[in-house]
Amino acid sequence: MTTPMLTKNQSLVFDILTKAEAPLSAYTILDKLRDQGFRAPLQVYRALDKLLEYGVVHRLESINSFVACAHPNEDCHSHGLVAFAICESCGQVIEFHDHEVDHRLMDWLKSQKFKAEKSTIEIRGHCANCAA
Amino acid sequence: MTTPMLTKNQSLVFDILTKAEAPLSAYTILDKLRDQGFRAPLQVYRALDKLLEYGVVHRLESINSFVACAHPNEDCHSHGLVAFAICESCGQVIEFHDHEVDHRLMDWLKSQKFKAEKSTIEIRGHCANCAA
DNA sequence: ATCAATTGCGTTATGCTATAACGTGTGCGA
DNA sequence: TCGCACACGTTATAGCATAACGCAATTGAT
Repeated sequence: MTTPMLTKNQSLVFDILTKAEAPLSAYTILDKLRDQGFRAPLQVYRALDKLLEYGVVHRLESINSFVACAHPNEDCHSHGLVAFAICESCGQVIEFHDHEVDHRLMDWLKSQKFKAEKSTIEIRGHCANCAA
Repeated sequence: MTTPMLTKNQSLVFDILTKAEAPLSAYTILDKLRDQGFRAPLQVYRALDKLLEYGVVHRLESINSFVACAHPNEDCHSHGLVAFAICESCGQVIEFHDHEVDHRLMDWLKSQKFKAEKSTIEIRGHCANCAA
């Protein structure tokens, strides 16, 4: 999907996420944007919806937070299979793609005649820096 | 992990989940247990915490719901890598384990020196029956 | 036997996450 | 110029989850 010109609100949200070192919740984003005139959650959620649709932002289901896509130019989000390693100490997220895993999962789904639409692969634990 | 004797509340919650045809949210469970004396969300969440700890219930992060483990005797939950295919039409969930996927993910994590603790693999889409 | 620690339980209150429903303004093609 | 699509703003509400208090029962060491 080609990403259209972002609107003002979308740009503000996207910039915050791009600069962040860790995933942010919608309400954290809201707080960071109060100075730019944001007042209500919907302003954030509406921008996030579009950014998710464009594939430039990912939602981390297991922690109700959002991150900017780490590989926005690779078109990997188009096939949907993205995985995340989330450090529970420092909050850092490593985004990765593994075609082997993809194929294996897709094969299984196919064998079940299950039609996949969205996938979530999230591993929580501790990154190399934070591991005891 | 061996599952200790369940308390009254834990049993009530577990029974509801076992009988359910689809995952249930904590508040749905609460409503179903009002007749048995449940009054507050915490009664449900506390029971769920224990059932999750014992590995007899899974949490579906992407839909904020809970299901009874489909393979409680296989000890598969001990290695943590469980995947779910969730039908967005009928709500049915297929739980499965794929060692190939497991190993592949584990290898990647190892290469990053990332220490995994909890994993989430959830595919949303449409099951064979519901696919258009 | 008794005391302390642990665990489960109940209740109230609160906080965090997400969306419904309404109305406004703007741009653009028929 | 009319109608439509879309972004936006606001208020209110729904849905998910936990904090903090206190009580009762159990256990196990002294």
